[in-house]
Amino acid sequence: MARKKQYKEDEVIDKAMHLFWRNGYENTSMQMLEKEMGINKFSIYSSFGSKHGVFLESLKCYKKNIKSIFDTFKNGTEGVADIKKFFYDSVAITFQGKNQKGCLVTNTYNEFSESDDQLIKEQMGSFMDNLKELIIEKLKMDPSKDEDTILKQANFLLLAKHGLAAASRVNSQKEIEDYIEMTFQNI
Amino acid sequence: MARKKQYKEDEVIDKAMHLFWRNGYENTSMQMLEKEMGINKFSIYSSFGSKHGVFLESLKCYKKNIKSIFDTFKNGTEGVADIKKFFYDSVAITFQGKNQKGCLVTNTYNEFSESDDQLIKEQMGSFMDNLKELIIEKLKMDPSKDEDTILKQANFLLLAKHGLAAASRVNSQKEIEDYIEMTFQNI
DNA sequence: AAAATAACTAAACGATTGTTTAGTTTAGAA
DNA sequence: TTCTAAACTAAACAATCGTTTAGTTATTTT
Repeated sequence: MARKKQYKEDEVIDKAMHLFWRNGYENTSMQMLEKEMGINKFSIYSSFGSKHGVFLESLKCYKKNIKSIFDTFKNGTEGVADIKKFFYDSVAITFQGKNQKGCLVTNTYNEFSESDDQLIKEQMGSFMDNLKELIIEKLKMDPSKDEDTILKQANFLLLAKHGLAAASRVNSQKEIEDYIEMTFQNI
Repeated sequence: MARKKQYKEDEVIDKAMHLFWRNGYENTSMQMLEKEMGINKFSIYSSFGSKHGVFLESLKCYKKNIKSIFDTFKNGTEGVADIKKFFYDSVAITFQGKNQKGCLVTNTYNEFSESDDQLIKEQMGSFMDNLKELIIEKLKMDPSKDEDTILKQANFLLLAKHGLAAASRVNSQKEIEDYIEMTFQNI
């Protein structure tokens, strides 16, 4: 064996994630990553292979970070109220620090919407499908809703969530919360 | 006098606008602009000064293009129904061709949300303020709404419009239209 | 027709992009 | 303690970024 690494990979990836979160993929350079991660290019490449590799790991890291929100959502038993809480929890992380903008997954979804990057698209697709499934599950807890209504409302909420993530990059916390309240007035 | 220009500036700007619309500012290179506009860098620089100059002109061009939608909105006399029609008209241009993504102003608003580009920020600010004013004007046509409700609903609709523009980059026409219908159920 | 000047072509600019590589340091195995 | 291999530093890589510039073509005016 030989020398030990002087950094922990999950620690430097967490820093990289915040950088991507704030600036997006294309507007984050290796130079910025070096500075933020605190290690030089050689180390980055030996650990993650490429800038793209760093980004994919950052996405995984992000998902791990929001897992608790999803778990709370999944385990909820109050239907629509769970969805609403999930919306509040989702935007809350945007306002807890200043090094993040909106939702990294949604930002990525938008930035790569024109790209044909298969790995990224898979990550995005599974995330969205999973979310839609959960929303449908919660809506079904209300027996008064028929299948058709549930699908329509699920699409509505999914799009509202997407818009919310986009808007949370430029709108204030109060505007965001007012929006959530009005969104759930007719669900 | 001397040689004549072999291109019309508003024609090449229209092409530049579509490129920016599709790719955003940062992900559109001078090389791409050369190809799309059909003229070379010298001509671009002599006509517009810089890439930034091309972008500002593209924004003006975009605003000119959507002016008719705004005029229809402004001249409407049916209150909330006018707002709804404005939403439909706004997303319609996204689906009429394939070289555009969402709303150029909203895309720019998001892309430059972290920047301190004063010229761009002014353009965005005036656009949003103008839109909010119009929405309030239409909401006021309903005498049953008090001042507080109007402000809250205006904020809601502005954010919904923003989210809609973001979502229209990745969602289908049907999803978008379902969303609009549900948005106006409690306005 | 000649002079003047704006519009063109095409190459180059320095800076920065993501990536690689040569050389040095450090730590465990022999 | 010596050898080996991984982790480091730092410089360089080719490609591309936005921008400029030198030289040629074309049109108008004198």
